[in-house]
Amino acid sequence: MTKQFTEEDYALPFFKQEGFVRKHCPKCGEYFWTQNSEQETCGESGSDECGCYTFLGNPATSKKFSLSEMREAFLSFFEKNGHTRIKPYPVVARWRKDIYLTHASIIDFQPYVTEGIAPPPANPLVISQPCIRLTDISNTGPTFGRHLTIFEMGGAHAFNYPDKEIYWKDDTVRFHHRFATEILGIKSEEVIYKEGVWVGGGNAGPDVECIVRGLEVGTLVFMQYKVVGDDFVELPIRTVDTGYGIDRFAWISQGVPSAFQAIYGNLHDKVLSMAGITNVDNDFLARVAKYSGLVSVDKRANRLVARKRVSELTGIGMATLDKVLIPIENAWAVTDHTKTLSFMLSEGVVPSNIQEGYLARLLFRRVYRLMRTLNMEPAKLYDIIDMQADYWAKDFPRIKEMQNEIIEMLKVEEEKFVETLKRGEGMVKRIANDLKTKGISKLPMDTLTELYDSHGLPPEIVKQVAEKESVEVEVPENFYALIANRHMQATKPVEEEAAKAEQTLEKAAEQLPATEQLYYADVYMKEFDAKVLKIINGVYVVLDRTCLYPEGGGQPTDQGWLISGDAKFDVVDVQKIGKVIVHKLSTPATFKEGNLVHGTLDWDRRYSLMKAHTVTHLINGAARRVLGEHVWQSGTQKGLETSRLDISHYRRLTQEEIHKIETLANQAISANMKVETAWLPRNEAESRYGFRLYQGGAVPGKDIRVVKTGDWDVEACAGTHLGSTGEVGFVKIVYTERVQDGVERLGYAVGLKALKAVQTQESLLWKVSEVLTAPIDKLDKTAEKIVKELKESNVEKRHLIKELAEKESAVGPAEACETAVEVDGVSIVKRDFGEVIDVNRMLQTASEIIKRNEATVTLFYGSDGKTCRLMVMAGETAVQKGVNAGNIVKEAAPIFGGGGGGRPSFAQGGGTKPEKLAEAVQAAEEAVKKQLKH
RNA sequence: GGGCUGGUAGUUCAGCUGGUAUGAACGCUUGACUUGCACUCAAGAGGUCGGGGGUUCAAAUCCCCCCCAGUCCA
Repeated sequence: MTKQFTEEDYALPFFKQEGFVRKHCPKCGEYFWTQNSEQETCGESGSDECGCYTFLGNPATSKKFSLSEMREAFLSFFEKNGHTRIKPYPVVARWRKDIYLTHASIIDFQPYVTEGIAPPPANPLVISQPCIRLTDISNTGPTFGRHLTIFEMGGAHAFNYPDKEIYWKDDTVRFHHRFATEILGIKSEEVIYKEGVWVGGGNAGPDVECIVRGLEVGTLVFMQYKVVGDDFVELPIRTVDTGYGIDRFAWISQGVPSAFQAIYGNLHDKVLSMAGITNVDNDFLARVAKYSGLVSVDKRANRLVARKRVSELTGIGMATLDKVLIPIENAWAVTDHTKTLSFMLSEGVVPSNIQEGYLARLLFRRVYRLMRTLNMEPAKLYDIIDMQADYWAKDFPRIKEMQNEIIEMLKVEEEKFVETLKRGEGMVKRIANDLKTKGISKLPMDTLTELYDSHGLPPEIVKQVAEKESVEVEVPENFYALIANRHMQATKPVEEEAAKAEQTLEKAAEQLPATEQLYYADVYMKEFDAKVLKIINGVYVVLDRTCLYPEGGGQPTDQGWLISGDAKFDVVDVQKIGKVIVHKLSTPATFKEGNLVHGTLDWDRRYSLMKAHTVTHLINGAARRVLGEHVWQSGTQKGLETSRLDISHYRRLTQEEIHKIETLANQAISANMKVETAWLPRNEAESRYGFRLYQGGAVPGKDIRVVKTGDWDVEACAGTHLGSTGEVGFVKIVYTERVQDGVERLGYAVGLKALKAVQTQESLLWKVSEVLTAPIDKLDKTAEKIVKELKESNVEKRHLIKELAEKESAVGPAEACETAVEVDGVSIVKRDFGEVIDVNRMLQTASEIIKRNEATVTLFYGSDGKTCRLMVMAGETAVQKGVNAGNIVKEAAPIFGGGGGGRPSFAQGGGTKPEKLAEAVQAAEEAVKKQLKH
């Protein structure tokens, strides 16, 4: 698929003017441009060893920049050169359906801007975007900060439309070069431009990587193709997508051994000293850092090999490297990961077992384990988070504002992880002991994978615990691949039929003009006249306009009728396909394309849905006020009876919280706030109301519809809403449940339906009150008392049965119901329990008799008229003499139409033919005798 | 969104292909012994087997639905 771009794609006027020459790097095989005629390799410090870092202790720039200074230098340079400065977007990419986290500045503008759906907020623009990349997680630390899970990408972007060119490759490189040389004072001949091909997110184009003293500090991408199969197809909009590594620029400007020192300054030193790492030898670090570019698990080099190579190059022994570096690398990772966590959690990500919450959980668990290997108290984590909040407070005030909520969420997460570990360790111990008793000395592979997959125990921990119990554990190299295999099973086939029907509709819809959406002009409109534009398969009708709202955003479809002359057709479903609204009829239409029809809306249904929708916004606002700023909508479904809203929250809701939310929502209803809707350009909406707008996830389109409910809540929402909140009347939360870890579902009913819900509950109470013959206000006490008494009487019953059994066992053959015969020194006791076929009682009695004489077999039986039961118990002596209760029952039970079984010492059976009971007992007795004689 | 695992005494768990929960350990109560670091010994109490349906003579065990909890992947 890789399309090789030609020299012409890179041979810019700028290079020619400034005397750059194109060279071929003998090490990595790539082409690069340089002003330095003596430069032989591309210079990049990577696994190909084209170069090493030469800025350590000898900054590449004319002055030192902190991260904050570097960001400002970058932004203001581009601002002075015609770019508009844009505030950073969130690190949680809620406007994207395909990814969770913002991992590049261009993400902010995809897909709406890059695909031409919406204009950019400014053109050209500049932004410094915090980005999170968890793919680099295992490299964070070992590469001295070249890889980070969170970094700032300086993005200078220009969007070139067919009719409006902003700037393209030549200017892009010129801007970079001027920034590097004029602003930062890097020597011109030290900036190398390496040719590359960029592919990502379905797009592609040539790029140049900017290398300064061994480190890639920026990538200038020229996005101009769409990848379709093996081909590159020209995009109408060509995008300049530049990524300036603000953190890396700061690093080369300071010349410190690691990027962590450059980014975190005194915070870095504090974390290291908290980890007990003092007297860091910067010269030693610098010696290693010089070659740290070789370390990375990407491409062909694995970590061990890389470290060996570093050892060779520096002349420092492997053991020393490991001993000194591992703790420092771990502390660096802790510093980095805690920043990432702070950013994610500040935007309302709740650690969870799904989606972006899961990423937060992974990160947390990694930090926790790293701290443990560093012998740091877990409590110190919160000190570090506090330090992060203060450190970033000025540039990212949100982190500071959310400080307490972040810490609260992490504490809950810690509790959970400690529990998991505790539980897991117990499990491993048990498994290990079990294996030992079975004489197995090695943990089976299946068990190891299951422990990880189902119980979250990393193989290293399993190994640690199991080997303490002297059970061997071999962790295979490809452990995580094995896990992946476990998940490779059946993926659901897409329902082809439905897909096909949809395709036909889609095709037809493409040809048609956008349907006029009358419900937006007047949401209370109940009927309308329209022209039939298209009828597909007889039942799918497209009109030029409609007031029927199509299903969307968790709001179910409107229903209604289309009337043509005397004929009336039920509209059962309304869907929006592209810009066209399709009405589905229950019976084929008799009217024709081009006819006029009269449409009416099932208003009762719609009005209920409007109430449900508006109240959903109120509940959402109420939940946020009660629980905190981390509350986001993570799903919703409106309904006629009840509606539901899923929100992110890190704990189960208490009844008190639910009542608070309910009360607040009802107050919002009583306040009778105006619900205002407006179509705003995406940029304006975002800047006015922030990204909180995207409660419902991605919202397509150039303009977005903003629904503002008084001062209570603002959301991007396409649904139909009431004019004011008072119309809702009343809302009642009827249930809550936990959908996933970190996601709580609130179910509620509105208006009369809410009243009905309350009444249903009330009648239940009445019913209970009637049954218990207790007044409603005493129900709790009464129920408590009854349950207590029930338990007590169960205990009493058990005691009585035992007592009774003792007595009955003593009665002996004198009783009419009991007979005993002696065969071969074993006494066979038969007793008819009549209608009392309580197993427990028979059992107790039998065991009392046998306790007295082990050479006894009891044959107990009884029938309540419908079913009958036979129980055989044999004492130890009897069993030794050949009695097998199980076989006896198996033989006798079929006679009365049932079955049975058990063990030699005890068995029971039952059947449905009581009239045959005597016969069966007879057979059982014969069987015992036979067994004894055999 | 897709998997996987679990819910049995106050706690941690056994309970195999339906057939006694005489369940185990720790904890608890009482008594004896003993000044000693998880004392020891004896006796005892403690269970709606997560909930609801179904299959069966019989369900903790098999089937379905629901609830609760854990965990992996995207």
